[in-house]
Amino acid sequence: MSTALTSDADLLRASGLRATSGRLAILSALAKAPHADAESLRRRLGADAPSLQAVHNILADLHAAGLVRRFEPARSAARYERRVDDNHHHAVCSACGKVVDVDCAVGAAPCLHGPTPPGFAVAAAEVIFWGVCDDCAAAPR
Amino acid sequence: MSTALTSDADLLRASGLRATSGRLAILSALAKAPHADAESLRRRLGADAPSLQAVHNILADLHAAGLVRRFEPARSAARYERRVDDNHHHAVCSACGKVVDVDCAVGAAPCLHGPTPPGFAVAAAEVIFWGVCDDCAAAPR
DNA sequence: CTTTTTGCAAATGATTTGCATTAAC
DNA sequence: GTTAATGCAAATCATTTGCAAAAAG
Repeated sequence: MSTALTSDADLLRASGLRATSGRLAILSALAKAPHADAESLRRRLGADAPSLQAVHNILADLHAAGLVRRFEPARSAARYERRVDDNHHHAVCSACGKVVDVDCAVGAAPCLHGPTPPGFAVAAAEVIFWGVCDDCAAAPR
Repeated sequence: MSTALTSDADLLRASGLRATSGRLAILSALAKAPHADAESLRRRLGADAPSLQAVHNILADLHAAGLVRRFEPARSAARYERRVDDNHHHAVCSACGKVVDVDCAVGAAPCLHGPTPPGFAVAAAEVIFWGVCDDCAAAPR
């Protein structure tokens, strides 16, 4: 069983990025905590976390390299996740900010198939569902 | 011809808000500059503009009263617009930030009809198309 | 007159920037 | 050994907050 999935270190190097401990730590934290923001990733890593500014640098690098996806729900810090290749969207709880993935059932990129905005070359469609999660619906406050 | 459309002053009072000059100014600026952010609204009003903080207050009040819609494209200040009742989405130029309205052709709220996220009571779906506008595609830089 | 708004100043939160130090390759 | 990354401190940007002064009803 030596055919392990490509390691994070290899992923980084394949993108021309050095495999630093900070980047590896962020990638693994992100695997366990999808939709996390910079600050909660840093907190999650405890003692051996990079500085918060480094976390921002790292996330920007990973995003530029296409290794992480980034999205910014209104009134929230930027969230990051490792699922980059598939077409999925997000549901955000307007009470607590929790995010869950929503896979698009209507085809590969349903929302791209609307009317093309005039004078625009559309590259991507982003869908955010806003609502209240069951936890927040159950618990007052 | 006395059957004018409801005046902004009446709209405000109907929502329980006082018809102040600042609010009227913002509403009329917003009618001419849809998708503007707080700062450009203030700049647009020149000398008789409310303070920037007041603009934020005003927009928050108008939004709470349902008189304006608010959305926040990633990496941009919050944008506001007066079209609130219809279901339309936005295309944002990732180069210059320009926004154009995109009316949904696929029905009232096509993206709501995907799979309902488990554990979520969805209240609204927000769609943002990302791309490059013709101006930016034409003009290098 | 009474209550809601505004102005102004200062605080906040997320992110970015500059530069010396350190770790990858 | 080079060059790319990080730590740390300070800067920036959009927005919020607190409180006294002004305006709306």
